[in-house]
Amino acid sequence: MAKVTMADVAKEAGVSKSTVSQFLNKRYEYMGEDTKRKVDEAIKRLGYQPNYLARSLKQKRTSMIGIIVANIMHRLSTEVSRSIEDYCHEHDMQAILCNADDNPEKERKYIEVLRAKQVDGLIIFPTGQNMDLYENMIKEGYPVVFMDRKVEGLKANTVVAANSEATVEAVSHFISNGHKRIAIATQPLSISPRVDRLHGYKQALIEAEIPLRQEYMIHTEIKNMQEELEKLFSLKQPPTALFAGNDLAFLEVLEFFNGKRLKIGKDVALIVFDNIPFAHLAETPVTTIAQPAHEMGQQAAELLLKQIDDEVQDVQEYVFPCELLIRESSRRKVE
Amino acid sequence: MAKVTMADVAKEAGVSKSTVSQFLNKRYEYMGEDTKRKVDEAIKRLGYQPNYLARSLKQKRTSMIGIIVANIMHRLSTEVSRSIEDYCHEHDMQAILCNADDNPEKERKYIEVLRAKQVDGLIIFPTGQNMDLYENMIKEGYPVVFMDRKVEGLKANTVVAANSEATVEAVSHFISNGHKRIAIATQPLSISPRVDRLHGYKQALIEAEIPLRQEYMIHTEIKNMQEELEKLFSLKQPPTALFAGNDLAFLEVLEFFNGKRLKIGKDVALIVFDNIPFAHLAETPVTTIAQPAHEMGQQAAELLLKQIDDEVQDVQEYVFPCELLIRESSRRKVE
DNA sequence: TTGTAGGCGTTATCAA
DNA sequence: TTGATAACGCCTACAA
Repeated sequence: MAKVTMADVAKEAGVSKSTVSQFLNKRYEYMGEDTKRKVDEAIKRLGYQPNYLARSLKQKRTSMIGIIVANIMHRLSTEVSRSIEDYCHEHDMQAILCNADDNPEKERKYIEVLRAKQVDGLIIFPTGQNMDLYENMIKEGYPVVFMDRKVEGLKANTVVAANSEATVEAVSHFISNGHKRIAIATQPLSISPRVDRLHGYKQALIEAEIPLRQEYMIHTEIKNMQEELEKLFSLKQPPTALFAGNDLAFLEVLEFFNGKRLKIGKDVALIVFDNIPFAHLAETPVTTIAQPAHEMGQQAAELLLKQIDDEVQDVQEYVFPCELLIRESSRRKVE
Repeated sequence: MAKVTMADVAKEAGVSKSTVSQFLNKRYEYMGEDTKRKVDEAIKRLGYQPNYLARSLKQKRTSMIGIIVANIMHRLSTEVSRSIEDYCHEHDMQAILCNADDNPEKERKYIEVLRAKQVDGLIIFPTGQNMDLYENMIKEGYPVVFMDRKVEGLKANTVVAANSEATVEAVSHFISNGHKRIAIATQPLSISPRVDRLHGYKQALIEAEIPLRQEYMIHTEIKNMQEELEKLFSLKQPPTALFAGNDLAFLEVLEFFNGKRLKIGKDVALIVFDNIPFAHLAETPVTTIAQPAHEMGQQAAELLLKQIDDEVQDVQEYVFPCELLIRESSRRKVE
């Protein structure tokens, strides 16, 4: 049983608890050589393991942070989380990863539980539906960073991608290849990245003086995506180019194309927002917009740890540029 | 500041700490209605948030478990972790995910830190190099489950896939399609799944009375994989079928084939151990061996929580059958 | 250089 | 039905 406590060590070594504590915290300054040795031996003999829980209670610091992702099925979530964990590891912190599953109730519960567990800070991919909690944390000065999504009307530390700009670039690329019938497929416009991407799409078309057509803009739940794509490609003038708003939308598009025997890049030009594993190695490599997930994660973690270490700072909003990786799927020109 | 404590609530409500504690733990049995109300109001008024840390110290239970994966780059790790997290969430537990990065030192550190943080149990994808720690945990009766990899000579709760059997099936499938020159590419044989897969490969060939050829068996670090593949396909008799030992090996194979303009399924038949995202949607869908990651995660989590809840049990070893998903990449027959 | 005592925020035991 | 009081295991003045 790991019930060896500091008191046991102290007794075994014939010193007091404080001395053992000193030793553990490497405050050797005024410690006699043989005291040190005695304590060290006692620890080894008893197989003592310190209890960080008790220490945290006293020090009011757990060296843990929480990550609450909106939906772990998005590749960005996992990439960013991994990056945050790496950063944490380098700084002797631990990350607890929670998946809110796009459910504001779950998000609420996680925020509450993690805070009750005294994690030192939180990185949240917000559902956007728990304003009271978000505001409360900020008001209290509790360390928190919002990731991937801006929350309307909230002044907070935020790390997001340049969604609108990147989409403008992608759609402009379509246009410069001669496409005029360009469609976009995203999930519902309930969060900022989707809104921003649609905005970028529209802007690019407007700049090129191509009329917007509602029927080219899908924004629906994943489960209805097939149906909407069916409608889209049954139009008298189906699109010649398609912009998939994220990785999950891309999966749907792929499935739909497979069923229809439509060839990516040949029958329909395609660009996907989000980096897709194997995109570069597919038989028809897929043009993607890569978000700098690693950098975004590092930045968020750095921002959070700074707050935790009380290196106070003003509220910051980092916007990371994305990279359009042009591959076969969007390279064909149309007349 | 969230420094409102139970004592503050007690004072505010004009009752004692114990009463507040009772209230929080819903032990209403002997509590007067108006006491309840007073406490409830005081909590609301002060915005009191309980401190689970202190509670855990007393109760010797943190409701947290640790997951230590050997290498988070493997898809299986993330799928299993996700499944474990789901199970935990249903049981009001939290999971801390750590990545040992195939580094035994990191693994050691994580085991020590997580235990020091008093997590209630550990699920480990072991590097296999920290026998003393593994044995120690088991000897102490500390709840632990090993995942994906068996540790030689360790009697412990384990959840693994039926690696050998699944590989026999895959290689036999090659053979029944007329292949005789079948190669295998895995990472170094330092852990049990790789050994078992190679074993299955050999067994299938032996059963079919096809001579084993050392030059058809690659087991090398990822970083040397290109070079070894180069050698393999430069043989006078290059293989007509290739078994990729996991997802990372597959990536290398794909990259190599791309460079050589070899077509999967056409020039070389291919089967991959591990489910690959998009495998079914690729232009040449890839035959894979799917490990039941979800079920494995659930089983491991269940096993762990049972140990934590002291529903003692004998040491168990679960071996999960895998599924061979035959697709285009391995369907061609050779004469 | 080391020891004593009190406290971190909760829960558990037992009286009242 | 509620309240003192002593833990839980560690840290930190301050005292010796």
